[in-house]
Amino acid sequence: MVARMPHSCPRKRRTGRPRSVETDRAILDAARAALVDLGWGRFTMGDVAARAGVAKTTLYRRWANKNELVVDAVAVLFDELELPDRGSLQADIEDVVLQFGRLLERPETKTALMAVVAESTADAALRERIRTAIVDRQIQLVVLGRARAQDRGELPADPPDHDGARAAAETVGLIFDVIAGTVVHRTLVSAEPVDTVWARRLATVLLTGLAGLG
Amino acid sequence: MVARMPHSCPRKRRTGRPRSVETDRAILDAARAALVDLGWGRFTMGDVAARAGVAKTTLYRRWANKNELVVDAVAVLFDELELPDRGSLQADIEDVVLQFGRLLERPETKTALMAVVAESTADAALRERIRTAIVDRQIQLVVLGRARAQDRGELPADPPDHDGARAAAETVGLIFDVIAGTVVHRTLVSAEPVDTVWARRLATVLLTGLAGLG
DNA sequence: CTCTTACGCTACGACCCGTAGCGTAACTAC
DNA sequence: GTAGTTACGCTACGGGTCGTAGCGTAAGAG
Repeated sequence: MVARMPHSCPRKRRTGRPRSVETDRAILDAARAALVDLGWGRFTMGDVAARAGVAKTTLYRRWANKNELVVDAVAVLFDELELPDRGSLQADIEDVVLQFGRLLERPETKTALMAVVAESTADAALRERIRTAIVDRQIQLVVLGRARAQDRGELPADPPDHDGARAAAETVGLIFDVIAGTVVHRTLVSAEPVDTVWARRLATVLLTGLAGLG
Repeated sequence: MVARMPHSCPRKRRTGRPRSVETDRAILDAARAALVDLGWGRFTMGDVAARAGVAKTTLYRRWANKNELVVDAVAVLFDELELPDRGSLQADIEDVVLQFGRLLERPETKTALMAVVAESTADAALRERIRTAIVDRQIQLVVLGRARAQDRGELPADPPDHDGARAAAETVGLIFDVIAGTVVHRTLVSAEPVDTVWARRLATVLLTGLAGLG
């Protein structure tokens, strides 16, 4: 349970040979490639090491186990997520849904994301790592999009008191669960594509309710 | 790739010693208990066999592999899902959200469901098994609840032509992804409880849109 | 130049999957 | 009853993976 993960070592080691950042990148790239080729079930640490041209022990010097490596390998893909201001809440939602859909349709995320989430139910350290590496970034997108919509008058503003802040956090969480959960479910369980037509219908539901679907 | 699963063998074997249905039940019970105690990661076939008081080979005579056994072990829990008529779409949604939430908060479903879904991305047979054993039942609940809401005039009726039927199927799929996906995401990713307050807020969003949250 | 750390390599123990082969138990058909 | 057929328990196994230990060497830091 030693903290070996590169990005969570705040105080640098001041002496000795430093870790190769090239090796870091090579391992993460190799891990994603292995996920694409093999899926989660046949993904193995030995294979990743071979692809990266690195000894297997080097992997274990950086990550405590397979799950944590995979989280970091997939997490960087979520850095691509952005929320450009499209001028309306409807358009912003459609945009982020399409982005998230494209992300989840990649084979490496499709196969890995739910696997690590599943394992995280019995592993608190892994759950925390997923939260900081993946979830928090998405939450920020929701916060940003919601603030814009409030500025436009499309959503009610938050009361400035303390209870208002708590309620706002819960609302953000709900919106996050609805949007991300729906896209994940569509992609992984229903196994159908996230295209522009579907994104528009989902955004419509979120803005006008189910009755607006007809 | 032989069909060894008990429930998918339509023509009975007419001769020889029949399979023990007690053994079937004992294995599935043991599998759920093992999931509770060990989680998915440390779940092993040998352990299940020992808990069930059965030889490991007996497991493999019924299920082709670990994943398929776990799907069946978890699937029976979904048989509990019902949709009593609460008189309004809002109440029906709240009800099903709470039921589904309680189901997902069980440790055996929490840890197993996403794991097999993740593995199904690289295993078509497993995906099909999940669909027939778990997903289809939930879809029927959506179909039922939607029909009731249409009768009450809460949702627009379907056009009777062929395109209307196709559009209806897509709408059902969307509603299913929204409700199930949101609850799953809340439980597994956000790791927060599905209580009555939250269920009411989710149902409100689905009926009136995000602006109704304030 | 010395000290400290990273790295490659080999080997290993522990564990698990899924299967084979055999003898026996249980049930069906006649 | 008896023969035929299938289920079951048991043991053993091959193949594979995880994660670690130990050692010699490479590469920077001071």
